[in-house]
Formats: sequence, structure tokens, C-alpha cells
Amino acid sequence: MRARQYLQAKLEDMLRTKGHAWPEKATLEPPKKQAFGELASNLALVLSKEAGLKPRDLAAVFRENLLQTASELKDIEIAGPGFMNFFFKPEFWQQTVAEVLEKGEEYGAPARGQGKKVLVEFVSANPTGPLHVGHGRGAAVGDSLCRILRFAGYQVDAEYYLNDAGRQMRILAGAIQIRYRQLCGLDVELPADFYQGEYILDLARELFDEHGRGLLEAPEQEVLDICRAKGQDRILAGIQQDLEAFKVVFDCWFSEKKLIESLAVEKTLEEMLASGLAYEHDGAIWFQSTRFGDDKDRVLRKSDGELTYFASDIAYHAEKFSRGYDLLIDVWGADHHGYVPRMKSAVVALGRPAADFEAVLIQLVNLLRGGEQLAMSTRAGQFVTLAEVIDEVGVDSARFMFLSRKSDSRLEFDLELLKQKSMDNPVFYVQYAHARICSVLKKAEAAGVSGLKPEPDVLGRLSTDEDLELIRSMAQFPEYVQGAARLFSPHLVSFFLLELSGMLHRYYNRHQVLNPQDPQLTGARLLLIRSVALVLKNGLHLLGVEALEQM
RNA sequence: GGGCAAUUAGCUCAGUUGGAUAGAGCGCCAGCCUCCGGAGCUGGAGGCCGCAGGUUCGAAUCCUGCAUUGCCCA
Repeated sequence: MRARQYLQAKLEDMLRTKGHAWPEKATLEPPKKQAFGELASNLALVLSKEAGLKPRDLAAVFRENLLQTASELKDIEIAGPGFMNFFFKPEFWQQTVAEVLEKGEEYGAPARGQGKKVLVEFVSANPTGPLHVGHGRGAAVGDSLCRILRFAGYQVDAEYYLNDAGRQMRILAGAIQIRYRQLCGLDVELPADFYQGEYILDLARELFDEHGRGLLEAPEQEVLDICRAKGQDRILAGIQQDLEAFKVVFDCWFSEKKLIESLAVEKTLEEMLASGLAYEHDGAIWFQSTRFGDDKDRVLRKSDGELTYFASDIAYHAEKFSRGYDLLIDVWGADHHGYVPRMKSAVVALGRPAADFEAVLIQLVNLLRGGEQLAMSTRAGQFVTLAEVIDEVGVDSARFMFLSRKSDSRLEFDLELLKQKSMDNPVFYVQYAHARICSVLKKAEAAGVSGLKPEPDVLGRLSTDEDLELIRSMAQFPEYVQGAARLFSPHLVSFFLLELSGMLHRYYNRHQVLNPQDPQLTGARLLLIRSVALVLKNGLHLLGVEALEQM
């Protein structure tokens, strides 16, 4: 935000001449209430003791000084216990319109990442069944995070970790085999804890069509391998198709099986044993995670020789670091929260600061239809798939809803509401604002209204409260993006968009943009709404939502 | 039994590093189209920020205890 940068510099200059440093606890930010200024600071409150003056008196001294040195300021009010409320001259704000138009698609990008390499791993669902709504939320958050971090100057790759080696895959193979045998007319029961879904039956039917009863004769292990391959290939293809439809792109699909075959896990174990971070006990290998704050040591290899998930996860993360990433972000289901400290310990054990690994937790999605809850269970095969949801409510509605809540709080996702075009479905509110602007711009073009350049005398016509309110909101966009990147919280962008859209709708109702009697005013307002459309588009892009020109 | 999180308007949720009179949408009530898209706008009612202590100039925010809910672990 230009205003903050400008004022921060002026304040620091002033403090320097008075022999103070900028205190840690001092703030300079847009206050909640407009009456409290466009920016407000508690500087006088914080420095009161050090300066030996009452807060309000100190604020008065600051005020005198600043009004002489900071020419962009219109006024400073001293309020409450000693807050300073800053007001800028309209010309200062109006300049924002020129800035937005000039920067275009780059407007709002915070200088933060400095080219650091980030790997965001998300979805990573076992290829044992189609993606459901919960995966959709993880996909939306992960993909949006990638977009935001990329916008913020990081070099970002998106990765899907394919759990293709574990027990779940064996269960899948078993389930397919049993269904196959049933199709062959054998009297076998599918155990209750096996996957019950319809799609298993489809896969078995494919095998039956290809092989007839031939697989009944083949050796058990061979049949299971065939079942597993069939299951994995088909299901993975389905997952990839769903993600593509959801406009989620991965740079890398990383196979757990290949990780294990490369013996990276063994290698990591040996290194940990060699460095004393791991030890053998009772025939098992343990990680000394207690040295890093865990409440007990964790098993890496069981006494029967089987590697734990934790062991391959450590190896996997070591492998990620070895690919040159500065920061690893894992998007996990919130039910894995207990795993976070352990993984952090492992990262520290790998010789990296704990901050080089970040877990973003995704809470459950509560799927409703018209207020009534829909039961979800993967094992029982009763769930609404992501593909069905996309089909029913569309990509944009689904993505925006997933991204309009803090990712680690539960989300209500009502299919009926998302089809309704009301404020319960906020994506329409934002898209409508954008489409409205486009409509006016088209109308202007058709009427042959010539565009003006964003020069001070033109922008000076943007002087009503609504003009300036809209502009101040746009000016805050970079801070929202900055916050979203720093806190790994795409929902901040959604909230910003809703706010800006609200202001645009208000503006639209109150002021006529096209006014044949006043070409200069019309030109100025066209510049204003064009810049708003640009900001809306930039924000929507960060969410992976389309900025529609008409609806 | 231990650990993690949550608890804010009737409902769904924001609230950044502690700041001023705690916000939004939905729903409810009352209004706004001779006018660029009414999928919109304006106004109103609605709150013990789960409860009780503590920290300080100041707490929805930090600390402690308790209650309720969800999840993880043995």
C-alpha cells in the first residue's frame, strides 16, 4: 500500500530527528472505522513513557512536525487515548487509479518471494477411488496457494504424492479380485471393510471382459498384481481427469513406490543411524524425535522389517529438499494435525530450520443439499464425488466456496445454495460486479466515448466519497495478497473481493458512469471502473475463478 | 486417560502483531427501477465474543482453570 509506505518513511524520519527508533509494538494500519482515518497509528501511545509526555501531548508534537514534512497529508486527528488518525489528500488516492492501470496484471503483486523455490504438495489422495468433495477443498486451497505464492515472486511447483505402495493398494487389489470372482459366478463375499463402491465393480467387469474366466487359473500373486495395476491405472486416470476439470495443474506426480525402489528410505535410515538421530531397540529402528520436542520417539522400521509411513515420509521430504527447494508446503487433512510436530522434528533432523516446512491443514467439508446433510464414507462407497459436484454447481462456484473460509475450519457446502444465484453463493456477487463493469465499458465503446489518459486533472474529478472509498479499497489489494502469501490463507483474497465488489455495486447504484453532459467526468469514471475490473480480475485469478465479461 | 483445535448475531462465518462504539452475508422488517445489467442498492432490528479468573494504559485476541464439540494418540 502506497499510503503506508509513504507514511512509514515519514514517521521514521521524524523519529530519527527526535532520537527515537520505530518501536516494535507500534502499528500503522487502516483502522476498522472510516472515521478513525485512512491510516491510524498508536505511535504516541507506545512512545509516551520513553518521551516523558502524555500520549495525547506527544501526538500533538508529532502532528505539528508531520504536517510540515508530509505534503501528501491532508490532516492528522488526535483521538481517544492518543491515536493519530491520518487523512490523505484526494490527489494522493486518485493516483492509485493510474498505478493500477499502469501495472495491469501485475498490480497487487507483493515483493516477497525473491525467487525462492517452493514446493506445494497437495491432494495426494490414495489412488483407491475417485476424488470426493474433501479432496476438492484441498485441491482448491493448494492450487490457489500456488497461484498466490507465484504472484508474490516465489518459484512454485505443485506436486501430487502418489501413495501407490502401501496397504491401501493391496486392499484395492483384493476388492477387485473378489468382485471379479463374483462375476465369474463364484460364491465369495466382499468383506465389510473392503471398498464397496460401484467403481470397483466396473473395474472388475473390465477385467472380466478382457480375460473372461482366465484369471481364475492364474497364480494368486499374479492376479492380484493385475488387479492392482488395473485399479491404479484407471483410478489415477480418473483423478487426473477430475483435477483437470477443476482447473488444477500439477508439475509433478511423485510415486511412493519409486521412492522405495530407489532405496532412498534405506539410505535416509542409514544416515540417521550414522548421525545418531536414530537407534535400534527391540529389533526396530527408532527416530529420536524427543530430542526435537516430540513427546516420545517414533518407530521408523518395525521389528518385522516393515517401514512405517513416517520413514518414507522423512525420506520423501529429504528428497524434496535435495531437489533444491527452499520451502516445502504440505496441504493435509486436519485429521493429520498430530503429525505436524513430528514432521517438523524430522525436518530439523534433516538439518533444516523448522520454518522450511509448513503444513496447511484442511478441515472437513460438511456436504449438504438444501440444508440436509449427505452421508459420506469412502469405504462404504457412499459419497458425492468431486466430478459430480463440478458437474452440478460448476468449477467457479465450488472453488470460490472452498476458498471463502479459513482452510482449517469446517466448511458447509450446500449443493442447492451453490446453484442459487444469491449472496449465499458469493462467487456471483463478485463475477456480477466484474460483468457489470464490462457491460458499461462496452456501452461506452459503442457510443464512441473516447478514452482519457489518467492524468491528474482528469482523476481529480473522482472526488465523491464513493469514488475515494472505492480507490482506497483497491489500494489495499496488495496488502491482502501479501497477507494471503504470508499466512498461506487464500480466503483473505476472497474476502477482499467481496468487499471491493460491494463497493462497486454501491457506486454503481449511486453514480451514473456515462454522462453525455460531462465528457471529462465520464472519462474519469471509466478509468476508475476499468481499474476496479482489473483488480477484481487479478484477485479472481489468484483463486482460479473466471472473471466473466457477461453472465 | 494424554494431546491438538474450535466456541463471535436466529443461521453460515470474518476479525492480521493485543487498540477506539466487535463486522459481513443469509434470514426478518421498511424502502429504491422515466436512469449504464434489480443476480443490485439504502435503512432498521438483532451480541454476556462459551464461563470464571489473571496479565496492562487497553483483551474477542495473550496466560490459567472449567464447560461443550470435533479430531489425533495408546
